[in-house]
Amino acid sequence: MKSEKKLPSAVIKRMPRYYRYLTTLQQMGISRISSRDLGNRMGITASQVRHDFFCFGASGLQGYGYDVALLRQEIRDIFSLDDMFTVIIIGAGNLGHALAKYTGFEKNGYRVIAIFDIKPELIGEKINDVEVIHLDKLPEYAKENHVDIAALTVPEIRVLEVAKLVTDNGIKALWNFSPIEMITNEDVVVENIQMIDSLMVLGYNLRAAEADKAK
Amino acid sequence: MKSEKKLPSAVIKRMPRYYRYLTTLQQMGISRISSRDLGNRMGITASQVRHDFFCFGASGLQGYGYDVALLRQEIRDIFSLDDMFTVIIIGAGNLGHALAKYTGFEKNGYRVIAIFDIKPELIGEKINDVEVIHLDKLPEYAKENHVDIAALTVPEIRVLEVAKLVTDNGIKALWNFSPIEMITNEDVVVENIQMIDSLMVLGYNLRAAEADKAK
DNA sequence: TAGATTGTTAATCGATTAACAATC
DNA sequence: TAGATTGTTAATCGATTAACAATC
Repeated sequence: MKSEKKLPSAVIKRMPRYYRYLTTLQQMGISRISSRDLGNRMGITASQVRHDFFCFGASGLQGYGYDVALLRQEIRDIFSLDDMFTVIIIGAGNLGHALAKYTGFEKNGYRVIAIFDIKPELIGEKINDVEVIHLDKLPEYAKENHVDIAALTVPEIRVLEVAKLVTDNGIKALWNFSPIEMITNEDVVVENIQMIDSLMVLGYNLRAAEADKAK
Repeated sequence: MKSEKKLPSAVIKRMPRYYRYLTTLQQMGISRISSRDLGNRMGITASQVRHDFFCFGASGLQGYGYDVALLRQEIRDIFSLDDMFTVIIIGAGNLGHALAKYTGFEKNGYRVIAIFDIKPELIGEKINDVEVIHLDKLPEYAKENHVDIAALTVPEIRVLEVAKLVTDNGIKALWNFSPIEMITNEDVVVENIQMIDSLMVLGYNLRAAEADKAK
């Protein structure tokens, strides 16, 4: 295995945004771009763009810029997007439905392969060709299918028990949509979509902007 | 107006998490806590806890710790949570439904007052006592009601036009759920829930953890 | 009082930006 | 060649952690 120097987390967090911009540029038929131009579009400095790309061994050409398709593919490689991650959704409520129906995941390298719930009336339903399965069958399902990621869209009070069930069955990545703190063992990776946190920051910035204007 | 020194954005982003912990502690009947204890629970240093609280003029007591209820209220004040922000949701699809049904917003100071869509069959429907209104009526609605925040849960291709409509009608805060880049004028504040970005970071961390383990 | 813990400054660490030589 | 732009290091900036005097 090739030894890769670990990328700083600040850089990792910016990469999906670079990836989105590069995808859009490619769709627009733009095949090369300079750090200056890309930085201008994204509202960051050219220096940061170059520094970030330098971190992962960029493919730029002096006097020319970066090849959009090549750079985009390099980011795909870093994020293993051509592997196709498998995702199960736990909780077939509105949020689970929304995730299951969203076609953007598949396009980006994440395939929803099953949805789990406990409500009898939902079992067997198909959402975007993906079946709703009873949560009791999760252990069996996890044995027979390789599952990379579990998206947790169950009610708040059930999240911790569901997280335990999921990780006990060998799933190592949790995508948590509930406003609670995940507690798991060390070898499980977690990403939280904390909607309320985001809403609070938005509200704060709104009031701050209003106060600025009043002056 | 009292002059308030601006809080560093790193601190602001951590505050909702403090707030969640303090709420939980209060529910558990714990009325005071030290920076050490809180830091341990949250997985951050006691030093950072004190430093953060110091930034906004904390209410701690030497030799004692912080009063949970008081500290929680101070955070509520900073985020104007007792004001009750008004929120409209644009897009009554699954995600819009999920947001409208979620009771946690109201509890935290954000009231959903209307949902807009363009599909005739949805108009008039009530979700959690909140009516679905035709998007054409938004200008009229925005004149008659004070709207703080618009949550955008419309399909990707419609987001920019909807953002324009909303901001043209005086709404100054956008909560964007689509994977596109918001383009607005300067006096509009935006928060993005970039689900794919979060998923990509999760996938990256998963593969990194797997690679670590293989060694 | 003695022990605990904050308030606050200083030191360290990491992330961003600037600068410019290398080179296409 | 001249112009453009990267690759890369150094300088700056901001965020985190350490330290300890103040004080409950």
